[in-house]
Amino acid sequence: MGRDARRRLSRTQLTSAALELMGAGRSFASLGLREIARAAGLAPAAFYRHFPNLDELGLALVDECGATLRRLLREARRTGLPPTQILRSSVLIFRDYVREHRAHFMFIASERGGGAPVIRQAIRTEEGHFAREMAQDMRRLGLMDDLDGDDLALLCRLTVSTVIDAITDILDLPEASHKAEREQMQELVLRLRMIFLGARHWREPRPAN
Amino acid sequence: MGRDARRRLSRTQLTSAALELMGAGRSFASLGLREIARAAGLAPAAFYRHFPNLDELGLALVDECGATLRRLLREARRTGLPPTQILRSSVLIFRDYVREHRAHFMFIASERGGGAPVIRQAIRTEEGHFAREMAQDMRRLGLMDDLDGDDLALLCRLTVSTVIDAITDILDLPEASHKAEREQMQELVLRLRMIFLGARHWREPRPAN
DNA sequence: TGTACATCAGTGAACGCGCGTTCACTGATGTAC
DNA sequence: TGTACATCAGTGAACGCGCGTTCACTGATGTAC
Repeated sequence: MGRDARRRLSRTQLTSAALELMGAGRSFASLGLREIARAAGLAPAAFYRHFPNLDELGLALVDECGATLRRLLREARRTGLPPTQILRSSVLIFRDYVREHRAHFMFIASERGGGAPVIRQAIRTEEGHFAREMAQDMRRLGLMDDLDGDDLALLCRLTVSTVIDAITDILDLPEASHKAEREQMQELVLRLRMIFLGARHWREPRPAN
Repeated sequence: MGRDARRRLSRTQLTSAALELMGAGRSFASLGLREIARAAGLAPAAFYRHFPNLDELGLALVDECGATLRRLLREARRTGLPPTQILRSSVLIFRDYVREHRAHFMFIASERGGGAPVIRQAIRTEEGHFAREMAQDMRRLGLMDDLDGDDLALLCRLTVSTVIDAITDILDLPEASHKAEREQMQELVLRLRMIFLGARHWREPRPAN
């Protein structure tokens, strides 16, 4: 193996090890440099060949997770969605995708609210990109086309926040608890339905509230 | 001072110290027992007279924060709200309240998504209570009275999630950045307006989505 | 193709430090008579 | 009210441990000729 390839491999082992350690419900802030290096099969000092400190590794994780998010939209775009029951099927696709990338979404869900400010900010930025892409897709599909740009952006930001809020619930679900799972997905569908219903009536005259 | 009073004081010093340490943006998981005891002005071993471990202190913090949340509703109930612009004035009241209890809300916002599962669960439970109380208040005020119990509960859960999601933004605001603050509050008002608009149209016949 | 040298990812030992936990203790507060 | 004893919140020293960081090093890969 070439030196570059080896280098990239080690770096990946570090980021993957950090994600795996968090997969057990640990928060990023509680991870140690030595712990991560150990899980990656490297000597502690090797860490510094790749990152100057733990925060930088955290930012690398944000990048990785951002890429995962963007892949979700790309796949949805490629596959297309059924013309009816768009919300319900989107939610189910999202649920499966979250499960397939458990560690990434666990990281997003847990570092988004707390943790190091620099990481939190980076995640918020990724979220904004995601919402913007989502708005573009909706425009392309002619959905909600009576909303102007700002209002569509608002709808997408609210939708993204609501969906991300559900990540923790999805990941906390005990295995094979079909009943709880169905209720949870139904809750998310209803929340989104309420939001989209509001968006559909957004441009109508209405009393002040 | 009596023994009981002294005991309660020390306990409060421990919980307050933990909250203060988190006020600087630290996560609960990153706090140490010795660190907290030091900030509370106690010897490390004294910690064990009050809590068997750090998680238990965390749960005590959840209780405290839950009480703070409930006080918010009680105050709002006592004060009453203007009949028009209810959303906007509620949001401003909420913003002020969050600022007055910065540490409590920082704890809620950061431990809700990540952190120790047992603490996360406890916060979710408090959130549920809050949403239920809010639904009762709305019933009492005759707001959204065309929704049945389940639908009103759904609306309140979605509202609470949306509002809590905004806590981090409120607390991250740099001091005296009036412009950013106005935009942020406007964003929250619009999000809630969209949700409530959806709720108002909830019972109308509508196409499947 | 072969050789001599440069590069640099990863090593392993060492450092000082703060950690969580334990323990026998102290001394003020509470209680029984 | 006074005395003798019990309680128990808080102390301070000690323990073994894993931490982050540094350093000179090794040895495989890359490069120049």
